[in-house]
Amino acid sequence: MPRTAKVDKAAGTATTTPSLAYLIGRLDRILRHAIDTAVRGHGLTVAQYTTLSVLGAGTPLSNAQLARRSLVTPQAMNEVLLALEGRAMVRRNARPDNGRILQTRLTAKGRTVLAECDAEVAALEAKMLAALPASDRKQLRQLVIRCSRTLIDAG
Amino acid sequence: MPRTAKVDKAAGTATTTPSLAYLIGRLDRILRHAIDTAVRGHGLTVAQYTTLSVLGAGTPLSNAQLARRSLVTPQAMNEVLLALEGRAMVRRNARPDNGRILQTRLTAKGRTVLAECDAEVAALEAKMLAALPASDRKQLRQLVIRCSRTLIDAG
DNA sequence: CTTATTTCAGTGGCACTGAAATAG
DNA sequence: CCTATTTCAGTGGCACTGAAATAA
Repeated sequence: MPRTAKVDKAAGTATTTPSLAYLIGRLDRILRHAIDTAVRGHGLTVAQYTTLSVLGAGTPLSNAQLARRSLVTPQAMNEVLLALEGRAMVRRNARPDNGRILQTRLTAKGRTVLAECDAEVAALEAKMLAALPASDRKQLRQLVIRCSRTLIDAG
Repeated sequence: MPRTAKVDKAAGTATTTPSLAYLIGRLDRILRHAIDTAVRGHGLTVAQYTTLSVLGAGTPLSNAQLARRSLVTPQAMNEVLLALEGRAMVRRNARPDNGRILQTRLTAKGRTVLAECDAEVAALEAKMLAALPASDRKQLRQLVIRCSRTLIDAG
């Protein structure tokens, strides 16, 4: 991500109304940029941090399951896991009942790094939402979830 | 983007509550995926379509201006413009008062393709928002804008 | 035989950094 | 000189497709 943090603050002052897809994409880009800055200090990329977060829920998941949840191909997810495995953040073991499927779990180191990153990301989110009342925060979350669900169900 | 449209619909059913950043990133990914499918039929990538959209407002912009608005480096934006220029969607002319700065404008072809893509993306957005009352749609838009603004102003 | 999972191999989009040339 | 813009060159993350091997 760019070292120069220059931003065109007049970007939203357009004559035409930007689509919601554009606005969401823009917010995601800003967030990714900020998260990247936070987690790179711990040696992680955003994709690696996101995967660590999913595993942080506790349930061991196979590469194929992680790929489906993250909406990427198994090959793409495998590359992320290889990087995390190489740095001892996760380990993969064959499932007893199916030697083909590898279950991925966080290591102690992975849990530690995840906790450190989570703290920074939580602070970032708090800053983003500081000016909003709790009702708005809750509604934003619900609306985003509903939009995702609608699109997925529509296929 | 993956040809297989398989999705884990239970992804949101976690024991831990996902962060808002995660939820926004997920929605953006779903949207990007859908937009990619729509615009690729017109020979565009999402980045190219987004840039075309910004230029569609009418104001001619330099590569540096476009880069700042899109939160990418001038080098990255230049690559997108080179692709669009090579396919005659935009043209770049030196500004009369400053021969160094190249102003980018849509060509007639660019306008046509943009209009076609916009129609598809608008339909997609309509589908996403179909179940929401107008008040919710408006608020989602406002909340997303406010979050972006807060993060940018905070630097 | 069919299906799901993993993984090797190659490619592409797009983002980055560094550095140089140019215009004002 | 200094600054902004453009652009050449190289690199990296991560996404894709194709194909093969393995396990159930």
